[in-house]
Amino acid sequence: MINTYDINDFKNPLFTVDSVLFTVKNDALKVLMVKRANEPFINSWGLPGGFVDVDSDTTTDATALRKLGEKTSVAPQYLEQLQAFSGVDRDPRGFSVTLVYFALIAAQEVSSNIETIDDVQWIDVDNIDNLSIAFDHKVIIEQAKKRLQQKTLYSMVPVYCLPEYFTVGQLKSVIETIIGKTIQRKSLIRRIESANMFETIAEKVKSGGRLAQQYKVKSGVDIVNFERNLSS
Amino acid sequence: MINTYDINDFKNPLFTVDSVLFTVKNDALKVLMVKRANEPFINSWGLPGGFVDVDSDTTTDATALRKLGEKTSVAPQYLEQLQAFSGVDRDPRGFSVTLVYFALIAAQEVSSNIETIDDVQWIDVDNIDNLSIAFDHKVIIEQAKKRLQQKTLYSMVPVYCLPEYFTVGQLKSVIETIIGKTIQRKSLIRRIESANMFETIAEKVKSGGRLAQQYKVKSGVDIVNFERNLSS
DNA sequence: ATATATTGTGTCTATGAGACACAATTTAAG
DNA sequence: CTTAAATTGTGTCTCATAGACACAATATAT
Repeated sequence: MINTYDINDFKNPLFTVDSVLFTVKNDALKVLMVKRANEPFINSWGLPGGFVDVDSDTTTDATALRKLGEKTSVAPQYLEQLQAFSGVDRDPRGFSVTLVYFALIAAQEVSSNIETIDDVQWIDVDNIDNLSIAFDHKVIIEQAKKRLQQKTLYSMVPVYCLPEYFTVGQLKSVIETIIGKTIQRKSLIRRIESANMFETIAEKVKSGGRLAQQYKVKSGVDIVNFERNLSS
Repeated sequence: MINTYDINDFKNPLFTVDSVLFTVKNDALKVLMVKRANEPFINSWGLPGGFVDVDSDTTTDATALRKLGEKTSVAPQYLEQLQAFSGVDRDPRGFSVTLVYFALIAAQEVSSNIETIDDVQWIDVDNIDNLSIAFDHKVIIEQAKKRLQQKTLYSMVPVYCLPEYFTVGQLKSVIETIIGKTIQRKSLIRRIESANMFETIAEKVKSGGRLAQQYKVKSGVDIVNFERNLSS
């Protein structure tokens, strides 16, 4: 019986790749959303994504990057798989699976490209309840936000929301926006030093007070995980 | 152009659901594998899994449970998504995606059901290099093992490799097998107490020395995550 | 000059893991 | 029955790192 299996015997589920691209802008956590131009959920806001192009995409990572590139013209600084969401009910066209990626980028990297387009926008994550959101994307964004918050407690991922050169003050502010509470500057500095994944920049920069030390991510280093969380 | 999109216009990727079901047996980490009865990779060992049945499975979770049930006759005590693996090269039939689940079960729960079947076996994870493994399942198992080890450092997931009633000694042994190093009994007891997810059983049990306190997972509680890792 | 803002350091406390001694039982050997 | 070995459970000291917070350093604005 199992020998009779053939690809074409199956009603394959509808398979798509979507991305939750976050950034921090004006002290708020934002997610990139696209106004849908076609059914289902026409005119609602949805996550950027779409079908795999099996002829040009070598992996689903490539699909995610390609679809994000179509909306932002740039590649995110950080990309990882979040989770697949599936079900018979989530898409009116039938059983569907969407593989969702979780991405971070510095607002400066894309703002110039999207500011003129009104169907691609940074949406404030705390405002999605007031908007019409396609599919189960509201739930997906909530999950992605939780993952981002969790990772922020034990890693330095938030640096990928900042430009190449950044200061402790900027990183502190981004972290506080993501987790929704203040942290100790001292704790952050200890982590920056012990992570060993940043290098200091000789030139300091204005900050409204004493000149601030600049850092950048060392090239080729991986994200470091700490063995202890910040107070959650 | 986007309006002409239709499900049938697309060469959909081949989509499957596989599971890495772990248990600890005889002080070794084991993974459930199935000897393949058909091409591709006939006679190699592969992970239990298969295609979604869009008429009976409500989600991919259901697919994973159904496929595991066909091999073990029982549902695992713990199930979560690991990751999707995709690519044009991993399956000779073309671009494929497999959504992989990560599951745990007590060896006692299934051993009676599989001992008589020689094409469904518990394979020692440290022995997979000596076997012929289908697709990229060797890599997948490695990833799953890493995730299990990581989760073991900050949570109590390993209890799902144990029967309903268990002792500190049994849990300590399972944890040590998973992470490959010894831990402090005292640290484990502190975690058991602070996690607040176990209840004590009045009746104690023989252990080769002093009688051992038994514990069980409180019904309805979720897995607790600690804010600090065991030494990794 | 002085007030204010922000950065950076010094240091004390709090929490929880690691180490390890030792007490409490239970089984096995004589 | 006595003693040794095994295993469980407790007490407590050390160690690493986050939180708190004072204070010094240095910039801008008035």
